[in-house]
Amino acid sequence: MPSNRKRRLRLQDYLPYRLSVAANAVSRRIARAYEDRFGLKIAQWRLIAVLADEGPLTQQSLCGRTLMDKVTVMRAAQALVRRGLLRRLPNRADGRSHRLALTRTGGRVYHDIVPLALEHEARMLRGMGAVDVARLERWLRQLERTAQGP
Amino acid sequence: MPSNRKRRLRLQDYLPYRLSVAANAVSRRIARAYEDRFGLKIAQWRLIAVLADEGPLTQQSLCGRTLMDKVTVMRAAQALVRRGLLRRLPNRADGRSHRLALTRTGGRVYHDIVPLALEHEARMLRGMGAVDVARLERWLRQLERTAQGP
DNA sequence: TCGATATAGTAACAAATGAAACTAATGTAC
DNA sequence: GTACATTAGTTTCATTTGTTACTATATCGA
Repeated sequence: MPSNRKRRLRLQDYLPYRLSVAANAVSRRIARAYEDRFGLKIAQWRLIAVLADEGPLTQQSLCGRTLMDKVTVMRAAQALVRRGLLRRLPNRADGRSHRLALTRTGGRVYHDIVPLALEHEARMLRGMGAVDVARLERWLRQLERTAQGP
Repeated sequence: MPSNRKRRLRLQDYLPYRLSVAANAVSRRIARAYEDRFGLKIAQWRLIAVLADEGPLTQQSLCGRTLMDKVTVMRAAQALVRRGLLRRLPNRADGRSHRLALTRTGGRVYHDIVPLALEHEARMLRGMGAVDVARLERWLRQLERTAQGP
């Protein structure tokens, strides 16, 4: 384990910095690709991905699934509804909310974007074996947990 | 290597998503810590770290070292100068720029913040061996490169 | 040496983000 | 059942962030 008795620190080798820079580079790249080809923001793509995978959900549930806050989800949903990729179904169980569902057009967009998304993932993992990938995923999840922790 | 012939994709297991979420969680956590204890933003901390490590530099050089754009660097520098943690030295070689240097107070802040920074790093790496850490660093740098690439 | 072009730093503006207030519906305690 | 508190969704507003335009200096090429 790294000692914290050092007096100096090289930003270039400092892990939180490297993580932030790498993650931002990846996000930017993907955001640009989605924007260019589909006119979608990352938040919008996330809603589509979750709804395609799980079926209709309330905005509240989407917050939980995507870890985005409710305002972000709301704005993304609004834009998608306007574009006709999502529609709002009434929610019998709770009059305050509605369930968001992909339209047929939304489903097509999903179908078109998946290969691109997977390509980006593959590119990120180029040259890594399955063991490394698993290690990596574990690390990212652990990171998230400890960052949230006390 | 992951096939890109799949039709579906689970956001929870999608690497760019996991990376983004993890990196944001870490950034937020660290940002809060620096803000609370030192009143510093991440950008400001980065300038301090680089200047402590390398000595006086122009804003332009700081852009290269921190991978932040010139406006971000400018604003961070301005705030630090106002607070008396940095000062501007004239630049003989080029009248358009000045060299930014830590003041004595700035140096003290750096000295105080380093243990906290290293603690955060150690926490991120808890339970990982040196080999894993090296693997990780390599991956992050590779990621950055390929995200920039064509 | 002079005119054109490029660069460092700054300023001004526009878009994205996040926190808090607000509204309508629901749930709870008595 | 009625008051009180809570929750889902939306709106509003302040802050942050990024893009573009501007100014002063420097560099390049006749």
